[in-house]
Amino acid sequence: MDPHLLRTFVTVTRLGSFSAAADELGYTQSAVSQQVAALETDLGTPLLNRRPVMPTPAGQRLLEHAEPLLLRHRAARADVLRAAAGPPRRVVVAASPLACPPWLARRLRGPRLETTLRTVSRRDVAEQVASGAAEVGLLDGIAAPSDPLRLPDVGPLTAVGMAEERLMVVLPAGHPLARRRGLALADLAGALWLQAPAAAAVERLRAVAGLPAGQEGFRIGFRYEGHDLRTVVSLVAAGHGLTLLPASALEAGQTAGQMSGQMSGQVMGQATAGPGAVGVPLTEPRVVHRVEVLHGPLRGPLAALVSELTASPAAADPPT
Amino acid sequence: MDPHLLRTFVTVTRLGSFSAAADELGYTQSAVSQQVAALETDLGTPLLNRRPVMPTPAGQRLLEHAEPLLLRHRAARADVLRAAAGPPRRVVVAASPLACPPWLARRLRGPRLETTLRTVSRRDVAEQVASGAAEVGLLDGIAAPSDPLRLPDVGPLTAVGMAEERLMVVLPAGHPLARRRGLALADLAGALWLQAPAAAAVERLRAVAGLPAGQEGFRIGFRYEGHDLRTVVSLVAAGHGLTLLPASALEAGQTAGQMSGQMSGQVMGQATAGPGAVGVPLTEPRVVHRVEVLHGPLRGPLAALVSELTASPAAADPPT
DNA sequence: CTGGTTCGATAAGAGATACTGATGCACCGT
DNA sequence: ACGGTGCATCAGTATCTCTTATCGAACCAG
Repeated sequence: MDPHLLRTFVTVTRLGSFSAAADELGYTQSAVSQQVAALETDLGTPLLNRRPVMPTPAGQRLLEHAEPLLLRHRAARADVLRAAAGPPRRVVVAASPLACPPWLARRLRGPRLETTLRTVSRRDVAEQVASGAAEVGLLDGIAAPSDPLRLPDVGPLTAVGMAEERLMVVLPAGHPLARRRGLALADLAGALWLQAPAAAAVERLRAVAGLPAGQEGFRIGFRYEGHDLRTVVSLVAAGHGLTLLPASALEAGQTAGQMSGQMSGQVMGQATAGPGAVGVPLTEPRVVHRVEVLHGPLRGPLAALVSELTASPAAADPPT
Repeated sequence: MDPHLLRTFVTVTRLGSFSAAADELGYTQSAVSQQVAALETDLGTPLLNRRPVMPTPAGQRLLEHAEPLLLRHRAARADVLRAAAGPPRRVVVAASPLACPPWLARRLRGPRLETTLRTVSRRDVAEQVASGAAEVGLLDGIAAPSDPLRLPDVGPLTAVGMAEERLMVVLPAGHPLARRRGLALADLAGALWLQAPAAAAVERLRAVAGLPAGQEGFRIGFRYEGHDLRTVVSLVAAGHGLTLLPASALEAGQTAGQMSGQMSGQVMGQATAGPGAVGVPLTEPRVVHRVEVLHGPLRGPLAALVSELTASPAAADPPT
């Protein structure tokens, strides 16, 4: 159960070949064969069927454990190294696509540090922070008001609420529901949804709202794999499906910079979301779009940055 | 970063002595010294101050990572071994103190298996299941209705809701609020609370209710470190403080076995909780006492047991 | 200050481990 | 049947990881 052996095991299963894994890891094929054999002896059970190379049931179980295990290993190492090094000279902020409200830019000015803002997928934010690829993470998601986000447990990270705002249902301007002042999820039963990494996941609604899972009614009509908000909105306008966006994402286009910080989502009523699309607040279930700041131990100038980010609003801040 | 080295490092810091750790681990003092040195060379930074033996800041960071890392290692090994072994002959059910509603006993009759029901602390339930010490876990906690419990991420476990019932505030019979039909948390501002592992943690209420943390108002007047419900109730009766219990825990004493399964907590109004104490439903915030079933992959007779446990009630069941 | 005691570091050597390179063997396509 | 591919196995060596033995610093009693 060496991390070393685990890594070769994972590589072998991923590539489906001992020789290829040996090549990738810089070993000889013989070494890889012996390492897998050692793992199997250690656990007392075969992990791989050879020819074709396929994990046995036991191997599949191990695979499920191996990835998070190796991730935590990397996180631990990075954390220790950061503690040993001096205070950071440069800061990398890893943010999921919708975790950057318009007022974020102002708040990042504070520290006299070389700062990088990097957009990564929602899944990778916590990993980047834990493994030291980033110092600070910004993660967005859907949650009940004041509820913390459910984040993957990759190590001793602290999560602090940064912002909460209303969720808007984005519909084509001509849509029958587009004139409503508010929409319940029930109103949208059977609607066609647009799925995009930049948009909030409709499936999450089900879980947060406490609805029985697996039920029909969230049809995905179109998938957009880019990150551009304008494209998302124009896809909605063109009738490819509805989507969910935080209120500030809709306003950013037109009233950019004029909004009053965190409160930008709190104006009741609909918002025009660009040519041909409008946003209508989602009133039921009562969920919000929430952004949290993720960080490890705060050292030196980082503490100032994080407290700047999480300053004024009274967002709930449960530690992890 | 061998788990081996990590383990000796943790042991050394725990015991504060190289020799003692060597003794406990069955090594010579020399070996332990070399292992710690190897870890320090690997990470490129000192981890321990010698004489007295104290972790450096970097060492403290590593310590925080080491425990969950080793736990996951054990969990992975146990999981693989279970997958490799045949279907289990015996079942250990690890339950937190309040996770055993009165109707649980009936449900455990089903499988023709040697069954052990073991009460462990709330913190250890997930660990026991993950590490293979138990096949099934029953974990209770406070949550918003239909919300899953927040459980420590020790591996790929599945959590399924088993029961939800109302929370009762237990007060002395003569208490001014004891005649009410329902109580809000606001009614109890400044009250004195009894803390016990068998009782629901008052602090959790704050988090679940979304109240700002750290605020005053939950004074602990008495701590009981035992697990006996009758003692808890009699402590309340004697005026040592209020406490929270799931409805069925109060009814168990007198109407045992007569209640109708999951619905046992749903009768509106108060319940007498034993000599000198009464329970009054907590109406605000709207939280429930929830019990979840934790399990790994379901093999053979275990599947029957778990589906028996989670059968009839329409409790929400979000996977983890 | 001195001599004894404790505890961790270090040196040297035996045994286990973990590689490489060579070879063996099963399977597969032609 | 035959060469090719791909994993297992073997032998040899380099490295690692223990043990035993010894050293040296800190502490303590006198």
